[in-house]
Amino acid sequence: MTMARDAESTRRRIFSVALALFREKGYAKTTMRAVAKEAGLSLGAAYHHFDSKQAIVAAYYAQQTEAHEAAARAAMKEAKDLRERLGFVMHTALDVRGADRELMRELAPLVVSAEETLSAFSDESEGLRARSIGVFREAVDDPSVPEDVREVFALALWGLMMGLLLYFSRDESPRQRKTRALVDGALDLAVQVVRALALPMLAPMRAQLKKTLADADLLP
Amino acid sequence: MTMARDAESTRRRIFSVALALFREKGYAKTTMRAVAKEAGLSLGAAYHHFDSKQAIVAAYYAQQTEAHEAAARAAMKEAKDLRERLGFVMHTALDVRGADRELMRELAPLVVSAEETLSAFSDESEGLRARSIGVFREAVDDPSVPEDVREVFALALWGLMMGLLLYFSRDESPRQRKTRALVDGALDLAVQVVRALALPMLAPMRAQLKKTLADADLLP
DNA sequence: GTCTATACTGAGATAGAC
DNA sequence: GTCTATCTCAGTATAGAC
Repeated sequence: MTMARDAESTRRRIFSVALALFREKGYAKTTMRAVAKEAGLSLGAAYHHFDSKQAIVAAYYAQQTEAHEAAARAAMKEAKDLRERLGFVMHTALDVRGADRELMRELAPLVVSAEETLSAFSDESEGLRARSIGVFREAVDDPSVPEDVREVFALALWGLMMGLLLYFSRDESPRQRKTRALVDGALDLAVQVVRALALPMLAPMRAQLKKTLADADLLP
Repeated sequence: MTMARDAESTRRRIFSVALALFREKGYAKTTMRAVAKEAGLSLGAAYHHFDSKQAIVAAYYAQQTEAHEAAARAAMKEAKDLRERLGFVMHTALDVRGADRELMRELAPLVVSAEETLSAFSDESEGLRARSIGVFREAVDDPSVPEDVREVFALALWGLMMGLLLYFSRDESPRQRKTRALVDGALDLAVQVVRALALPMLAPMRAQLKKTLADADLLP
């Protein structure tokens, strides 16, 4: 078995070897030396392809985000209403990460890290974040959701997903039943709230909500 | 100038020296050797008082939580209603950390870390978290808040505070005006929502909310 | 129990040669 | 792109002083 020598496949090899080691031994206990060795490279060569250990994690986040996007879109096609679409988007977010709960727990800090490449809230990760929010935007494109709160709703759901993923990473109940129930309960409530928000009486509240978030640069 | 030799004051000296260095150079760039040297101690002695660099951060979190608790309680005495009390609690949370925004940004990851001593969500930090939530519990102890949602409301406000602190740590607007405005806007809405929740018509929704959170072990 | 001094290990990251 | 050698620094001894 010969190994491909082009940069792209070397990078992929490092990535998959690293991920396997992360899953097996954990992130902290996986050394870049072990990754390099397992990938059949020197340490320096591994660093040529990934600037840091965290850069591998950034690639992992990107991969997961894309996997979720695909899974959510596919599932949504089967959905018959808003509530079902939201359920599919949230549950596929867990499905995609189901095998990596332990790892996620260890990697959670990087999501709020100051490193621009990793932080979910940085400018650099805007692309990935926007794609995630975009999936929710599609999900809330529904007659029952007032048009002027769709963007807010999509953003709130993205935030909810982030929180639920944190909860999920620490959920030791069998088959993470608690997280699944929490997803369903939270979405039931969210749908009720957003329907209530549609009442003409609540127009001022909608306006205030939007203004508050826009002033904080949380809305485009 | 002689240095006190008892353990307690040595520990305090290490802590304050470390904090000064963290503020000056940042957390990552401050070495335990530098801390020890600046405190007039050997490396071994420093490690005798703090098991790790992160342990110093844990002490810092504890100190901040206590400072906020005191500041919020003092400010709340001047408040005339629910909305004002909530404003004081949130704004003092920022005041207490005002000088340390850059540092907070660097330390944010530790809040969601897997390390039990540091994570805001771990069993070990339950004490501190409970005290923080307790401050909100006092703030929502108001006739306008239905009794059966006070605990939920307090928890939600604590979660909101955590999110706002994250926003604050990244807010580069002059004097963090954006965060201040976001606090006020979010609280205005929160108060409206909780008053709406008091409607008898919404009793089922209140019940569902409580059940969802209780099933997820998020309520005591 | 508090502290010094020194040496060592492990691991992330880098420099410079090929 | 890849290698080897090296650097830095957190953290861990170890051996002893008071």
